[in-house]
Amino acid sequence: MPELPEVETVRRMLDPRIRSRPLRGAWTFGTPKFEQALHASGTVTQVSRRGKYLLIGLQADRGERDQELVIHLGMTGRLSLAEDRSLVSGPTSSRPHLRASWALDGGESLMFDDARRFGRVAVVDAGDYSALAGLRDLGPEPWDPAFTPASLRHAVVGSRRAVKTLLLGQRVVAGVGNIYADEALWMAAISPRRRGRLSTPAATRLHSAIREVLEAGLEHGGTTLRDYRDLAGDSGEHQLHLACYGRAGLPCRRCGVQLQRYELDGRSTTACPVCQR
DNA sequence: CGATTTCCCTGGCCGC
DNA sequence: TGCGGCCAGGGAAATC
Repeated sequence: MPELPEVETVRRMLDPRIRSRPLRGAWTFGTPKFEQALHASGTVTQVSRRGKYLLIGLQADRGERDQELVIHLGMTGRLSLAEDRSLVSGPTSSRPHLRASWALDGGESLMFDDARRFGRVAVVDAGDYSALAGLRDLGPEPWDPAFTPASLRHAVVGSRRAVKTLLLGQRVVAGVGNIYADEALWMAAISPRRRGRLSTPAATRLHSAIREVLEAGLEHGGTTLRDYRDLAGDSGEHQLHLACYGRAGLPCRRCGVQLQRYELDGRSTTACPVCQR
């Protein structure tokens, strides 16, 4: 489940590989989530990221407006580069879940495989995210000065929703998903179910914890539980460093009590019943 | 309008 | 071995 560290890992690998290369063609699976892949044209300027969205800048061939190819990997989306001499290519027996592909100048294609089709592709005028609600309404990056202990605290105080649900909503801070939310709340010793109030010290702990767990995830090339792979097809390593997520029934590394698993607003949640009050 | 619920998808795993 | 049932879950649409 690609979250910020996984998407950023892919971005860092993809940018030098496709920067300055013209697109020569595209193929799409054809359902609404992927069909806009066909609209992409021009030359790649750079690959950037906002939250869990990859943004591939495209300089127009001539006269037309510059575009951005927006890719969200969803749950099982994978990007890879493959040798492919044909200008457009669809699924094969060895890649049954191809959803979109873009031929690059020089005989290589950028392939987007996504078994469960939770991912999506959009092409917009550069910088215009008005048609993409999720991206348009995205909160600050975790390292943006606009994301502060106070902004985090105000979000919790000003809402009736649980703190974990707010983190997953992408509007308080961008890029945190289920794994890193559980990790950050554990590190900060705050209950995922906390709602309506958050002390300033607790907000400060959580703010730091969010940055720390995302940095650690990035350092380890992301978390691979089952599906995530980087651009080269390799797994991440951060699953070896998780303190909370996936450890239900195992002892809390702080207090030794068994971590509990429960559902919170439809999301599987793991937390320590003692030190995350 | 904000909050909550439902739906989208399929591979992998479990139990019989 | 085969198979039905269930779970994973980000985001957007639908509904409350």
